[in-house]
Parts: sequence; C-alpha cells; structure tokens
Amino acid sequence: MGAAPYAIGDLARQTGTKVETIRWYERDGTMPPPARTEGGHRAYTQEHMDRLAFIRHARELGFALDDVRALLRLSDDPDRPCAEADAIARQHLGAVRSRIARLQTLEAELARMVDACGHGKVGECRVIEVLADLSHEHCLHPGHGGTGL
Amino acid sequence: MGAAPYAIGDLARQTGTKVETIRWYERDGTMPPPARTEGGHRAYTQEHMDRLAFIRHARELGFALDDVRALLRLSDDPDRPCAEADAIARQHLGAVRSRIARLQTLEAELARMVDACGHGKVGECRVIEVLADLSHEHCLHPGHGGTGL
DNA sequence: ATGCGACCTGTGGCCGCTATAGGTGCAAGC
DNA sequence: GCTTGCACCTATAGCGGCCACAGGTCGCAT
Repeated sequence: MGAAPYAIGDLARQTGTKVETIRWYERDGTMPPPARTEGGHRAYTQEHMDRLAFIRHARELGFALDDVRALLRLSDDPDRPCAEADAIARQHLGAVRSRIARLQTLEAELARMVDACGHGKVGECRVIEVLADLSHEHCLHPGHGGTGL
Repeated sequence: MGAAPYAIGDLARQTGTKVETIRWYERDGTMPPPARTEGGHRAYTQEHMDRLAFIRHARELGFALDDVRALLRLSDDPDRPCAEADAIARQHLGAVRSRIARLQTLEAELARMVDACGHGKVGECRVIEVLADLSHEHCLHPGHGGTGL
C-alpha cells in the first residue's frame, strides 16, 4: 500500500549520518520514533528522511541541537510568523562572528609566537617563554576566562 | 624552613582556575601530585603555581591538553632544540586558521539566510527553507561531513 | 571549644556524538 | 526450506575539558 519504508541504514546513507547518531537523535527527542517491523527494526517514512536532512543541514551550519529542535518545531507550523526562526539564526550568526573574532586574536598571538621562535634550544624558545609568562606581559590576550572557541 | 606552601585555593585564585579543574589536572597527569599536609590537604610549591599558569595560558590559546603536556615536557628540558615546540605551535596555528575559514563560510551562509528572511510566516521563511533544502541547492556549503568547528 | 569556610573524595552531568559487545532479523542465494 | 551473512537491535561506556554536586574532614580564628 504505502511506499516501502526506509531502514535506518537508508537514512544514514542518504543523509551522510552514522546509524548510531540517528538512534541517538531518537533517544534525544530530536527525531520522532518511527514504526517498527515485526522483528523490531525501525521503519522510516519520507518525513523522517526530510527531518533528518533538516537536522544535518542545521548541524552543518553549526546550530546547537536545542536550536535545531526549536527550528523544527517552527517548521512544523508554517502559519506562525518567522520572527522566531529569524531570531535563532541571527543569534547564531552573532555567536559565529564572535567566535571568529576570538580565533583571530588567537591566530595573531600564535603567529607572533611562532615568528619569534629562533629555532634554537628550548631554553631560549619564545614559544615556551610566552606560555610560561605568568603576567601575560607579551600577550595580546585579555586575561583570564574561557576561550569560548 | 621552606616558603609557606600554597593551598589549592591559592592556586585557583592566582591563576583564575576552578579548584575542581586543578584536581582534575592532577588525576589527568597534567599537574604533578603535590605534597600533602598531615590532614591530607594539598600543599603546592611555586613550581606548581608556575606550571598551572603555563597550562592555563596554553589553554587560553586553544592548545589541547595533549599539546599542553607535550609543551610542558619540552619546557622541563631547556637544552633540547625547540623545533618540536615550534611544530606544535605551528600545527595549532594551522588548525586555528582552518577553523576560522570554516566559520567564515558559515558566517556568509547564515548572513545570506538571515538577509533573505522576509519576516512573514514560517511557511515562506527562507531560514527554514534553506535548512530543509535536502539538495543543498541554495547552499555554499561543501556537502556532508563534520563542521569541525 | 567552637564555628565556619576551605578542603577532601567520589560521582554524575554537560554536548554531540562514536564505539564497542553481545545478540537477533531479514533477504537473497541455493 | 535452509543457510549464510549483513544489517539491525539494545545497552553501556568513552571522548575532551571541565563543572557541580553530596557528604564528610581539616584548620584557623575567635
């Protein structure tokens, strides 16, 4: 009657996801539990396939699973205004931009460190010296706190 | 006789590290186990303090703990050539640069997505649409594979 | 002597998976 | 119909790099 269902491996192949990951999305509440065959194998529909593709795409764009779930809830309800989706995306964009900024600071500092290395002994190595520098004297870095990479 | 030893809280305050993190570095082999008081409290020396500062500084620069341990081994042995330290730092610099590049691709894509949002209903929302796009048609992104953020 | 904060160990949780181990289903070939 | 062998199943543990308890002990100031 209905179209032949997909096995978990079909979803995995088509979306480039590991089988274990798909099962994990289910335990996690990100993917809805599919029907089962008599023997207990998962039997997915096209909707499941689409949903998984959505999830993977959002994850590739760096959205956290919490965000992905929120976006999925929105996409399930096409009449709601999309301001919320927009907000999630904008917020993520902001987070990505600040991560880039932090990494660029790091990049500059690492480059300086590496450039200063005279390729002699560790005893005079600027790399080691800069790291050992308790006072952050030679440091572009703004002091203590997580890197937030 | 010797200078008064530091308590774990002293190290924590001076280096901006949580106490639990210091204990974890010890279990982990990154910090050497300190002497103990009769009652079992950790009693650190200045060397411990310096080592922890080194660790934190390297972590702030985004080095993995494996790298940090390698750098510490090198810094313990000042007569060795510093090529190895240089290599670790260069490798990390490369990793940081490629992370930046990936994030910039992401940034562009997110910005495009957000710009295209007409602020109407979810049904016509470009944000949702782009994410649902199985074929990656509207996508700058190079297909499947981890984001490596 | 007592109070209380800083310390102790041990355990579990966070994110987003990944990787086993040990067992069962199912479909294709004979 | 029977065997093979892969795909599937559940459950559990682990990664990195910590953080946050709980429930108890120590040490120092009063």
